[in-house]
Amino acid sequence: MKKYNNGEFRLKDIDQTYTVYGWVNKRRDMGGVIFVDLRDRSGFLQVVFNREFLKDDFALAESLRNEFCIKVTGKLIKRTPDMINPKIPTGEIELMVENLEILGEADPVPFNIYEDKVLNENIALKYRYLDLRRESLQKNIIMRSKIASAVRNYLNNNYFLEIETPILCKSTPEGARDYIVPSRINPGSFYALPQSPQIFKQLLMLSGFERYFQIAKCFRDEDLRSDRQPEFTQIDMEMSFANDEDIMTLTEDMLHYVVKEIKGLDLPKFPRITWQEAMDKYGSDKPDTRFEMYLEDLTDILKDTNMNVFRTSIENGGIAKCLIVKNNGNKYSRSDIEHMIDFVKIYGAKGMAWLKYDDDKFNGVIAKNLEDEKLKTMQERFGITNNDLVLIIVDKPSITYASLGALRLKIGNELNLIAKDKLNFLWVTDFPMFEYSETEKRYKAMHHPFTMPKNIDKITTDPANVLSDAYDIVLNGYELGGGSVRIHNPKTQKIVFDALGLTEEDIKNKFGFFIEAFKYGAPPHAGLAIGLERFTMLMAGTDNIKDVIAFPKTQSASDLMSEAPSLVSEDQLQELGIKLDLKKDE
RNA sequence: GGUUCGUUAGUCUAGAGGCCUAUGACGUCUGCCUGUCACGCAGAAGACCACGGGUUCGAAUCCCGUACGAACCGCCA
Repeated sequence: MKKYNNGEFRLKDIDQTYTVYGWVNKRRDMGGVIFVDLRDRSGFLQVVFNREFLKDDFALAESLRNEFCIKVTGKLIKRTPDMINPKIPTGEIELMVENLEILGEADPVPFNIYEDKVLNENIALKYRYLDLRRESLQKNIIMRSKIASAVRNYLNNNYFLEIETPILCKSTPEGARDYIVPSRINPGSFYALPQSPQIFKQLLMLSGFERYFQIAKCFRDEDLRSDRQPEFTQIDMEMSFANDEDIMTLTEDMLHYVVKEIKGLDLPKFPRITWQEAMDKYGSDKPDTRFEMYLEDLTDILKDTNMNVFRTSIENGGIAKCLIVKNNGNKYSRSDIEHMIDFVKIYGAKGMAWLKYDDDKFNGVIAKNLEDEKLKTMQERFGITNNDLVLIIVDKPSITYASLGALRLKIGNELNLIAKDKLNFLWVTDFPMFEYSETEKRYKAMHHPFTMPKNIDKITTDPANVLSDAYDIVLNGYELGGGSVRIHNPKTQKIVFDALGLTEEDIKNKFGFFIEAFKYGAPPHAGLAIGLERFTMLMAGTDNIKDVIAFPKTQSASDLMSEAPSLVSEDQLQELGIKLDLKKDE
């Protein structure tokens, strides 16, 4: 068994004989002496093959190539001062090899392991097991393990129980698309993989476990993004006899603990803002607070302007918002602004107006058309000075927020305003209970249908303005996780189901067992789930979730290494009673 | 479902209609070298420029399509 970590040897360990294992990271053959950087996950140690000390045939050492897996025994010695390499932690010592054993020969590898070079994803993912040998991925995967370990440690010390919930579940109607698994024993019936252990963890509260957690695999059959994979892991928690404040306090304490353990940092208390404040100020429900640039409201100024585009849009329920680029306005040329306009169109904005302030006056097309008194109001209200740029969008609230929110991040990046070294946590509270789905023409639960409404009296009269007792934890502009106080009263639950347009039959079919359970002494409870990959990703300083998943999937949800998903045999399908009917395009 | 970008030796990369019989680096192979640490030196092999079609006297380069990858919109309770 391997006893030592190659990267951890130091001067204090010299003058002893060790047997070390690892991979040939780099070989330097000087003719009579060969140096090998012997790598394991801890780093590497230089081992030296010298004819005088090597008891084996020197040709064996000469046969070594990069990525051979070897075992060497020899004496650890201090390097003479002129041989010290200050660039590496083990640079003061080396192992003088007496015995060499080749454990695994290696064909030439498709790419250099020791180079920290960005590879074509096709190649990197096909040879993921080799890509994982590289230092940056090793570090990330190790950090992920440490984070999970710190989380377990914290929760175990706070009366939580780690309980596993099923992977083969019942399909749920709300929410994301389910991954479906056919049942051989019940032909024609299907399981769904869990989108989250939501129902089970609430039932565990009903069962009296009081505090539950699980580092839970979740599955959602939706399109991928750089921060989204179809299977991912949540730090899933639920607590009985607790309210929103309890969950937020505990979660915050846990995150403080984890960040301290992993990075040695003491974080300040997390600020809190409401969902509405977040949208108004940042145009996003997951604001990046690492730079100060805010959306400002112009609705009251533009609602009675002579400019028809603006006025009619506001009359039709639109809002007017602007983003003020302070002291950097002149960095943006007209064609840069044209590009910005194309950019906001991605988010559905029909256009974007702009004003430059320079030479103590407003410039730009709008400056001529907009009333002087309105320009003056804007200038005074927002303290606009020379070299400022004002970017204005008047549109439906959702479009105005989305486009300016995205533009804010783009400009923040372009002007290097974002303090990349910061970990800015933030609570966002008071989410709307429902959001209107344009595609389905009905209200859907914004969080999930078991979330406690805050003002339930409005639920039938004014569903758009019902708030929920839900809270998201945001880190550096990413939704790290979210949770809510759950409904534990069957009557309240019924009201919410009704508001979502679920029929009696839907409810019975989909959640009958769940509703039934609340009849038998349900404790009040609340919980939260944190995306482990997103957290790890931000802690590791990467912006791609694949960098913290050992075996991730491509944007088309396939695994380039194993080539999953794949066809299955006719026999397998027959056994399941499944006939394929694939429509191929002409 | 949509928009945009990409695909050149094993890998990364140069390339902007004729200078391409395609550049460089790492890796590979041969030889030399007993103190290198991204070792060095001398030499060699290795690419039908993703695939299919088109434009052109002429295409790695321009156009269309396909495959694969990526970013984003929709979607993600």
